[in-house]
Amino acid sequence: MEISNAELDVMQVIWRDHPASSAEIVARLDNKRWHEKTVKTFLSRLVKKGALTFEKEGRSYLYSPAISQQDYQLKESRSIISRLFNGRVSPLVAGFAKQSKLSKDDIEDLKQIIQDWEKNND
Amino acid sequence: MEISNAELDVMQVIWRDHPASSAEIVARLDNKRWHEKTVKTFLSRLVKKGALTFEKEGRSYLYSPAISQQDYQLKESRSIISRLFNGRVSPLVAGFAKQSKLSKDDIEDLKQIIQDWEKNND
DNA sequence: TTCTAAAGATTACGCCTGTAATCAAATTTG
DNA sequence: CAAATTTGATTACAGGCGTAATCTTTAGAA
Repeated sequence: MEISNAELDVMQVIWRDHPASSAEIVARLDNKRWHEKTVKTFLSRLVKKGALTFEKEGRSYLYSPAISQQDYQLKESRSIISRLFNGRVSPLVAGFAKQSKLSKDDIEDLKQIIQDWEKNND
Repeated sequence: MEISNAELDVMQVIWRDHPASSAEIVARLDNKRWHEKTVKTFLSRLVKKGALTFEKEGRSYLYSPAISQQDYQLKESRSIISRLFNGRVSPLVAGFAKQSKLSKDDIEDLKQIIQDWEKNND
């Protein structure tokens, strides 16, 4: 199931809090400059693609994600890392490092990840 | 400049070695099951997009990348990390760790990256 | 020299995407 | 109750993408 760029923005606000009505979703997407009709189109398409489910509430729908954000993040990151870096994650991190896109917090997180990995794998 | 999935496969073989004629490129893409005409379409589109340049050699063209693979990798990884993880790279690595997609080599690479970072930033 | 094959240019075509407008039904408002 | 509004469904439409086929020109083969 492929989620397009614009559709992903819709998914994000639904992941944050759901179920959500279309009115609510439109409201949360206020920063994007989409017409309400546009957002509704995305909702329909996402339902059709199986990325969202809905339940009826009166005359309108309450939408919920059909895939978790975690699962989606993982699927996408694996896909790009296999396409761009032959499946290895470290070259990506190295690229970030070279461009000074790593913060102190990132470094701390990475250390923790390494420590956890070593506890389980040594 | 957006490079599509199929186009990226074409770019990859050109990045590996260039300049390259269309015949050569078609040959290198043998594993994909694309018709020669299809590959030529991708070449034209990539030139039009500014991702490839070419020089004439007799009746045919020799193609070369107009963007480096490094630059492209970086641009794409930044884009996905900002879209999926709010710009932080460590959650991506954490996801890989949780799915046991980190190898001993990855861990060694990460340690080295951290060490280099600390040398420059402390 | 005439025919053919090969290269790039142009055209094709259905599906996806971004961006809505229109339609039909139901509900709220006056 | 009649009118206006709101909801989802359907339709629209241009540009990108995957996947070639056809056209045009030219170089090599017979």
